[in-house]
Amino acid sequence: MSTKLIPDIIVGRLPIYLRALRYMKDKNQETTSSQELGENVGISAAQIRKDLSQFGGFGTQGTGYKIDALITNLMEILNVDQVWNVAVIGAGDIGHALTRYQGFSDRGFEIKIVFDNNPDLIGKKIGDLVIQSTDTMANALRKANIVIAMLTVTASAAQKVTDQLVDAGIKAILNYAPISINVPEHVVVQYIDPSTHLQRMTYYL
Amino acid sequence: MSTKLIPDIIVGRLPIYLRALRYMKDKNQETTSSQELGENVGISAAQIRKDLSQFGGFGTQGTGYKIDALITNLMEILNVDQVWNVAVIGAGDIGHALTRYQGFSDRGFEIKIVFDNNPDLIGKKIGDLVIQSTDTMANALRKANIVIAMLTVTASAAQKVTDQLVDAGIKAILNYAPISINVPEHVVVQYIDPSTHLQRMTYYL
DNA sequence: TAGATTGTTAATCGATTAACAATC
DNA sequence: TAGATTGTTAATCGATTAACAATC
Repeated sequence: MSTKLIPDIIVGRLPIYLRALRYMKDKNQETTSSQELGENVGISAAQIRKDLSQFGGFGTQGTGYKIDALITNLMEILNVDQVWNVAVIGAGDIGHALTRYQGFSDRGFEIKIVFDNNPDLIGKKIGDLVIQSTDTMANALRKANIVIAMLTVTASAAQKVTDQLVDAGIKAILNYAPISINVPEHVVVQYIDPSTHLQRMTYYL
Repeated sequence: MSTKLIPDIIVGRLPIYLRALRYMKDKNQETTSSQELGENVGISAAQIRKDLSQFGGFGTQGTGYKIDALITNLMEILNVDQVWNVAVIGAGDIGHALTRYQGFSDRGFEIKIVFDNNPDLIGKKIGDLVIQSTDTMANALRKANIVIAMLTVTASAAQKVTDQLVDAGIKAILNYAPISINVPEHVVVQYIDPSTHLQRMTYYL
């Protein structure tokens, strides 16, 4: 699609910009500047202009950026001008919280299916979703055309389940298990581990 | 404490190394090399050696690193050779999941108190903890000497609650609210927003 | 001793910032 | 027109990698 390769570090900032812009829009603001947006998200104005200019000239000299238009552009760039179906693997506390979380729907994601390997949980419901057995996972994922999974199993199970997910055609994994996982090159992974984030802060305390 | 200023990007990798080393230790492994550790966490061997050498020579030529000793050293560096008391602000689904999460205790953190502003929740229990009113938050935090908070309130309440936390002496905030928050320079913040992480991946899909 | 692996230096690579012409 | 702000270039800054002497 895109001709130029964009550094991942820039890609990582775009969702932050998008989040701030949507908040401004909710406040009925119509335009913003690189300076204002920068103060909002804690990034220099120069960097924001440089980041955005990688994808085209979205702003107007003297005026700044139209919030609505920039939101639309960023959503297209990030491929969230569509809704992605998502699977939650593991129906423990985190899996529950994610499945019930209201914050996904207007940001491009909908949780469509939940799996667990615990017979006591299989068949139970979280909201509208019935917890499925991991035995049927591969088929169910392919059938539902799901390519994004949130992994909330234990550290010891994470790699095995990851391999199953990759075999089932998953292309993106948000990993909540407190362990690094190995995936083929065509699969992207992001990590969420609160202890790791906390430890990064206690260094400074 | 430390004489040399360590770049934050290096600090951010240390908890990843620590997590991997502990996993190796659990598997009864006694030594590792920068190469092996690097393959484990997806970082080059040269970078791991360089990162660790910022803090001293922990390894032995020809042999590698003693896992036990390196774990001890990293825990000291990250200040998790002690247990930090932590507050959870917001007793919704995420607050619940965090409070019940088993993964903190052996990584340097213990959740000691939970707050919410919803009268229907105040007084109810999560595990052993009784949900407290946010009205009493500042006093309770100071009294319990808590300097780390996990923020799980709504985006619209996040900044106001953040200001209260800063006033109450909080020095580190793990922010689950999907919004950027502003804090004074002496306060550190880390963000966990699953939508943001997901959007960073959909760019590549 | 031979093999392995560290710690460190120098070279490379990439990201951020400063500055300003262009222009709304 | 005057003021504001973009997009972009060049300069600076910082991070990563490659390579290897030191040494266990």
